[in-house]
Amino acid sequence: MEAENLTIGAFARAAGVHVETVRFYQRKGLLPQPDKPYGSIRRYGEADVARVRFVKTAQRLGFSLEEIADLLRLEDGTRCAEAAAIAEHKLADVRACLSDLWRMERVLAKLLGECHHNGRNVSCPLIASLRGR
Amino acid sequence: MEAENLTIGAFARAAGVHVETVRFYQRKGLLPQPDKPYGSIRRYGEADVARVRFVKTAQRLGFSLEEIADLLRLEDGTRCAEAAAIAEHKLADVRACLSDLWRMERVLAKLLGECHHNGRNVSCPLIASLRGR
DNA sequence: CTTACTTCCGTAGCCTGGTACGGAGTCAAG
DNA sequence: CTTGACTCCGTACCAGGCTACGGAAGTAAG
Ligand SMILES: [Zn+2]
Ligand SMILES: [Zn+2]
Ligand SMILES: [Zn+2]
Ligand SMILES: [Zn+2]
Repeated sequence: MEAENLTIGAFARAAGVHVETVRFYQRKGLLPQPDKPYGSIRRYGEADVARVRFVKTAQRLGFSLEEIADLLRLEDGTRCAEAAAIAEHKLADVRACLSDLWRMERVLAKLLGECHHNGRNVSCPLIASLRGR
Repeated sequence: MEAENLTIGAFARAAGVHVETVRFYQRKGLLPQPDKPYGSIRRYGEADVARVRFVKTAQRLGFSLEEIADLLRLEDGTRCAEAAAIAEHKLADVRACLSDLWRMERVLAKLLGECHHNGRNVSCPLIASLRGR
């Protein structure tokens, strides 16, 4: 609520990103190009900081920048259904990825178990089983 | 066991990859550059097909091409400990990724649950909670 | 021998989410 | 008025795992 006239550097610090990242987000349409009130240096405000935080939070949840741009277009928060559709799709993606990874975990753990069991074996079961059935 | 004289095209088809991928793997050291027995066209054999299958299997388990190159250098299968170290590191990576994804899944599912609960609400709790605390 | 398909080889591009760099302009302090 | 920090803007680059393109040369069928 205090500073509505941050320079890009101060803004980036406040939002916890690099200056280049701010510009990158602007190019990608995730942040608006603010106007230049005094002279020719742009100023940023609290709303911009909040927007970057939104991006970073969504990113931690696995949304791509493109998906986040979609979410940002629903910013007013009244189009629940559209936002929910994006999130639902993401949830399905996350679950698919989760089950893939879980299978990998099982296989790797099993391979490692077999490998450790016969320490003096000539041929490594881990390599052998990657080599194919 | 039949064809030890596949051309690159036939080899790629047999291994289920594209010709360019074969060449790419050669450049990356995942496949040897075979010699050119007749004239100036290279020939490939079953061992090469098996090698590509090894790569693809390991890739499905989440190994990067670089890690797979490491595994391939242990191909004789007698250096269990080194192979196990690579696989163990990968298992740790997979587990870390798994727990990240699991957290995401929880949060997304919760957000979606909240979003669906109040269908007639003015402000979407999903957007709101991405917007910050 | 011609035609058509491969193969060979190098180079360049794609995608994502930024990072790095460099020259020029702007601003505030001393 | 100069110095130094900061901003503006464009461009190029990073990783990974391929994919695409283009010209030359080999090869198989008719
Ligand atoms: Zn909602
Ligand atoms: Zn998807
Ligand atoms: Zn082993
Ligand atoms: Zn690791």
